[in-house]
Amino acid sequence: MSAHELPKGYEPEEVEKRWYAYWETEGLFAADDVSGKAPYSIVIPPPNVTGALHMGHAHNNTLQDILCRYHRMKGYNVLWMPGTDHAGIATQNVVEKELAKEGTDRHALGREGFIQRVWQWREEYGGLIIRQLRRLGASCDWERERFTMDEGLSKAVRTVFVALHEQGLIYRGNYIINWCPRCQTALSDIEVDHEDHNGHLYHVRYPFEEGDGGIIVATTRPETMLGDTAVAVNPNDERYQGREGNTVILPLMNRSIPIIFDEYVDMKFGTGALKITPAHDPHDFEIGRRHNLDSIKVIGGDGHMTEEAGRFQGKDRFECREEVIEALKEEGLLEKVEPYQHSVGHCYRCRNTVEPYLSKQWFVKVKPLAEQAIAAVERGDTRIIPDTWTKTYYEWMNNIKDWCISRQIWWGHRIPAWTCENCDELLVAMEAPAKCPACEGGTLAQETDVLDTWFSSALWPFSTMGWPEKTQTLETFYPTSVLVTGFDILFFWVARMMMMGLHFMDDVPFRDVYIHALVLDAEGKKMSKSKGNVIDPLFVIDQYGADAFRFTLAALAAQGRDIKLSEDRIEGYRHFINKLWNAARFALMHVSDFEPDVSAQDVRHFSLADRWILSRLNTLTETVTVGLDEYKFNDSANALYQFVWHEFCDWYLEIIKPVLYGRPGKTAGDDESGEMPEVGHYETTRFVLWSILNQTLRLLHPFIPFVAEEIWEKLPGTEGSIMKAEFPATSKEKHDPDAERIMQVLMGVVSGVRNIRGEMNVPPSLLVEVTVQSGDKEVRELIEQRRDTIVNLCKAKTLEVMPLGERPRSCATSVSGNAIMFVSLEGVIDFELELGRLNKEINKITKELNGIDKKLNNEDFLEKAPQEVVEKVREKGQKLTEKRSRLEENLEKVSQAAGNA
RNA sequence: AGGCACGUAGCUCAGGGGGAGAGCGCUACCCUGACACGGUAGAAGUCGCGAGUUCAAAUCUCGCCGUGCCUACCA
Repeated sequence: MSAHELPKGYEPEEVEKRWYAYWETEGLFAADDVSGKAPYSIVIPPPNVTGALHMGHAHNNTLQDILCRYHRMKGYNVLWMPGTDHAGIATQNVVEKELAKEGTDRHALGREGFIQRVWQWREEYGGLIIRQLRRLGASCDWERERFTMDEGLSKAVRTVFVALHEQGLIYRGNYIINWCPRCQTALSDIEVDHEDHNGHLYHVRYPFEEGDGGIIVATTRPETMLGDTAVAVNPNDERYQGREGNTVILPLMNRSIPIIFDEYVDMKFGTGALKITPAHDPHDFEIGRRHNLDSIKVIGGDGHMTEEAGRFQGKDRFECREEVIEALKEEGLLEKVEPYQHSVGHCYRCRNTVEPYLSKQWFVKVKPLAEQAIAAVERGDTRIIPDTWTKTYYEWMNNIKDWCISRQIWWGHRIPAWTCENCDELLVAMEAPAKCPACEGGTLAQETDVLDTWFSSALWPFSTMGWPEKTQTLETFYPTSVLVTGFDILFFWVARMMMMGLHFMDDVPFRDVYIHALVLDAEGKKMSKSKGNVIDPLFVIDQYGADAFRFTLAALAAQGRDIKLSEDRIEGYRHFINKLWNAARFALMHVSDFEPDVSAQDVRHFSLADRWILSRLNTLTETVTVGLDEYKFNDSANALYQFVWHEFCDWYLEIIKPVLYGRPGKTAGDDESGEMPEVGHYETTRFVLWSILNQTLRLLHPFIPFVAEEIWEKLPGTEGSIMKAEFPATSKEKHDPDAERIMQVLMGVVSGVRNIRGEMNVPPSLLVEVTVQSGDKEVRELIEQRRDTIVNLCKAKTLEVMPLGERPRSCATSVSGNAIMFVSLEGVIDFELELGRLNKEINKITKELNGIDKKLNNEDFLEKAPQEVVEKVREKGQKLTEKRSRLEENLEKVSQAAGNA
């Protein structure tokens, strides 16, 4: 195989491996900290180290890669910062599961040993997703890869923690938080997923301590009653007037608890009386504080009942619920049970039911940070795209609650706080203090909690660039140009990066936030292992190639709409890659010995087709560029598809074949002089073919880098990687409306004849006699000049061009513009068929004309519509009327002929 | 409960005040020297329903119906 030939079929696997290695070793992904070029930077949403590449990653990173490759070609100094997240709970869970398989657990290893084990796990498996991103073609600057637990990033975390603490924005305290009894840790509010659950509402009577009767309370979680410290009613509730301060007996516990009045209680809900469990419900906690109630913890961190639960001690919380219900029944205190649907919180990592739980935790006071983050978006410092998400962002930021950042797990950034065992002084510092500054002595015990994973993620845009040092990287690349992410982590991550970036860098972390859609299965359901509907990106890449996959994702990435992905779609786009490949193969057969010399081109030699395709290419360039600039990846991809397949392959290549292969009486390469060569000039055609392919490949590269590079290498006159080539620019001069208009006429004639052939069942091998009539001299000349092309494209034996006149015998007709095509079907014409065809066409036109007439008879329209619109409608009406009358003439003739036959 | 999307050809969707579009699928014919992962042609839609604004509505506004998602949750 010579330097300029392509094998018959495209083999992605080998090509992808070869080019990726080349790009990487040549350092083509590397960003420069110092550069004369304008910076363009993106930080990758760091995938969890535990993760394997899934569709979401593939989609997200494909879009980022397209942007990076596009901007590199545009001449930017591009930094795509890669890395992974330590994913506290998720990773700890994975390693714990591994330990369980070995019949041991983390407690057996101890904290140090366990952490060591997790690092070991990361060494072994943590690089998986990074390797998989390479298969996709991701052009990250791998030299700069970061990990949220790196030394540098850990230092950033401690710095931020200490600063926020000093500023009074981090505090510690006893509050009700969300607790996962399985993971044995606190969770923030957004780490809890709420799901509707069919439960029951239990009505329980709490007898008055004095006198008969009692108060009936309603609850969905009867087991918490063991920790009740009051019953609350609304002060305006007539049923309970004068009861304030009275006491009731808490059933099963035989404890006397007060009746309190609180506005919070809704008289109409349930029984209008509310049992108060300050240790196990956030609202009860608030009420408890208002009324100075005790908090009694009856459920422990492990989800089992504590000793405070009396005889229920040690029971699992759900088991206890059943037993409490039984016990209440026995005592005759269970008044009623009704079915009740309510939502139940689940741990976003392990799906277990989350427990509201009173404990001492660390919090970030986010209101002041959120205010800055809101203002920055309002000022337009950061743009959220599509705009609809801006509202969601504000909504959340405006209702933000303090962020619980402490986690009772081992894997993560340990909170830099120490308590003096001597005097109980709490110290927050970068490093362990030597001694207690308060009492000058004592042993200092470090806080055992670690930080929420999202705490370190929040710093990602600047921690990865070396903060808190003042690095050149930060100087050059912060703020980043765009963050590309899914909406599912808008709150977890985007919002928090905004807050931290503004607070510590004094500038937003990114200029644009592009929020893309979710990738769903073909039925529109979320892909999940349990549903068994996941499509594995690696499988797709193996099967169809990375380029086909990437192109599919880009083509389906319409803003604001989820992607329903199926293998069929990917296969369809693989066909596109194949089409491109073969078009290139064809082109290379003819330009392999071609030495492009742009300056030598003589405009006079450009044929109509040349001018047309160059003009179309210019429009394509415009569309692709605008699409990429506006994050409308699908617009760009679809325009490329349309151009390559239907304009370049279907028309241009077919038109120039005779020029390249030579025609009867003329040899390929014959120099046809003249102002307007009828088909094309050999050398000019080769040049145009070459330059269309050249430019199209550059437009395609961001989307399908591998195959574009492979063809680029074979294309003569290209030097070095396509990654270093310039992205094509548009120019107004290349727009050639004349050529496009004339081409329309030509295409109309060809399509008309082909239509007759197809519908009249003329075998493709049969050459037909074609007559074209037109009252327009210019049109006749145009057709005459390009007769070779027309003859070739519609498989004509002869082509006669003449003014309007006598209709040839035994033929089928078609009208396009002001040209009428007659296809002679002597002996083979099926009159019935032709009559049907003409009638169909006439009906269609009549329908359209009805609408147009209606408009033209409407005085308001003529008066109020813009002149050009009226003119356009009028013209169209004329054209259609003319066309219809031609067809009607033909219809008449055909019926006559049919009658005679 | 509130919010946000979406409802256009059999399927997946683009478009977004003046001519209903694409891809896949389907039908017919064709291995024509880049490609059968191909070519040519064709069939197919009251643009969810109802009102309003406008000379003109698939497109803008409102209401309704349906679907999906998000947020918040009163025991």
